[in-house]
Amino acid sequence: MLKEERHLTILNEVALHNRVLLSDLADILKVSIDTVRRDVTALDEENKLRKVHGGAIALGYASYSPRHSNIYALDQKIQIAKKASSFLRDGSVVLIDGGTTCLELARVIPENLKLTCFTLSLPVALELLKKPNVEVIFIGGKLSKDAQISIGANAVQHLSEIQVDFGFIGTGYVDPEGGLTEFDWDIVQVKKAVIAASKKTVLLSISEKLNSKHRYKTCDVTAIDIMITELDASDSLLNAFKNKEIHLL
Amino acid sequence: MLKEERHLTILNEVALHNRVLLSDLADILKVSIDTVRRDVTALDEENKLRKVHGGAIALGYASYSPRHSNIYALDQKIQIAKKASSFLRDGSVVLIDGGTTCLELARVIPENLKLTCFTLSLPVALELLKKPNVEVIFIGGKLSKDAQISIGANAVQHLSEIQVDFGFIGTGYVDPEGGLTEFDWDIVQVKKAVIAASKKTVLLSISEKLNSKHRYKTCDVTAIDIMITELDASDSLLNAFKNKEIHLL
DNA sequence: AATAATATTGCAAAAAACAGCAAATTGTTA
DNA sequence: TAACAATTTGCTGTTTTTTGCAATATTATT
Repeated sequence: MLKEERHLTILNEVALHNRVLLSDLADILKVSIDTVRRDVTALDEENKLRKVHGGAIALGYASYSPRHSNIYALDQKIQIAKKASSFLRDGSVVLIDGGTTCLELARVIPENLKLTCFTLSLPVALELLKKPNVEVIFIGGKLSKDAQISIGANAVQHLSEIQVDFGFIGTGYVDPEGGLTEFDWDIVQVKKAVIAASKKTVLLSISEKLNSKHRYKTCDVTAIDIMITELDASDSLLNAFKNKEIHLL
Repeated sequence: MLKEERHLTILNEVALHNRVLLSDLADILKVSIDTVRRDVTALDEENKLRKVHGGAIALGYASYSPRHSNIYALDQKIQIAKKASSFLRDGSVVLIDGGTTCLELARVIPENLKLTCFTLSLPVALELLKKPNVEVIFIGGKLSKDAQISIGANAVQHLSEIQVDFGFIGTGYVDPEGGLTEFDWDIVQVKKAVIAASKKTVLLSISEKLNSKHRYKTCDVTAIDIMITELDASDSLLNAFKNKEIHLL
């Protein structure tokens, strides 16, 4: 395999899951961890991702730059965001999670829609502030450097005090059997709290993430009320989710 | 086989598979690897593909756009920020307000400095997240659309629960007699809370704002412990502040 | 503080690139 | 056709790049 190919694959993985472990990459690419490390170092120097201890994260992972240019699978995410926005009504009180797909949802909110939006994502908050008729409430707390969202006991505590009509969440990985999983334990805690704070939980995920798992579990797929991908609800890729009492869209 | 034929075959392979190994090409074309190398070099120079170590890849294949950073440098504010940063020590717990000057302060924090930073400004928080040794805690609440900071009872309440070594604040207007004033009432409430939460309050203000007032009052200038402008402390423009028990810098 | 995980560094083997050269091919001209 | 130059091609030895390994340092985690 060519080095360039590996670089592409790495960027792909990073763009898809926002963060990856060097060990996972070595596994995927079937090369030594040293090689992956060197690749990631090179990509870091090219400013195409950020190398962190043990792995790499996407730069501008939901960065506040107004340009969409470096968001992975943007078209699909916009498609998902548009589907998700169909749930919004004047006066709705919603909670929007972090991640690039949720960021797109924030972007596509119509200018004239009157909403109350809670969020714990800095980029999402900034995006929501551009909407004149959206009241934005930020759930404070310790901030995660990677995900740029509030994490920790404080955020969880605050979330426990609210109840919203819809909670729009993303996930690192989703699998019909393994449920929603994440790379990061702190993120899982917050996502659990988000789900608990939502009357209806809406999962936004591009189809590429289907059937992938990771270390920490947020919840079973049955905890999700509505699942939105860029695919048609009848798509066979979604078959495994069809008998789970989830509304597919 | 003619050179042109080989070139076409190579381009075809690249177009088809996005990548090609020189060894494979040599095999397919039944020529030495050197010849293939020369062919690929030529095609690279013609910009019909990209030659990489061990093979070639299609042009559009690796097209991840690098990031763009829009750094707008206001000299005076950076100057102020640098002066302000001299107060920071390893282990300091500080609170950084919103506004462009405070944002510059967040920017100039040294990479190796270990800090705990509270803030209620979205842009400041994002900037602080870039510092590896800074723990960032965001004071949540309703967000102000123009100031991009937390305002309202929630934010004030949270501020009342903390105590920091230094509170770095900006202000809309400052006057030796009229004190610190603002255009917006909500902002004033938050700034009052910030001052109350700070053992020492540091005002960052460019000299242009000196001797200006507005409608709502945050505090008297005597409530400020340290005042930093881009001017030298002995500058005559600061005369009016010199008998106010303020440390000028 | 102890332990595990990850980084760093230096090194050696393998692969690839490079430079020079000679044989083979092609095109031109006498 | 023969001679010749120009180009192409394959080969050789050398240099550079890549990759994996191991020893050591650094960083997280408990």
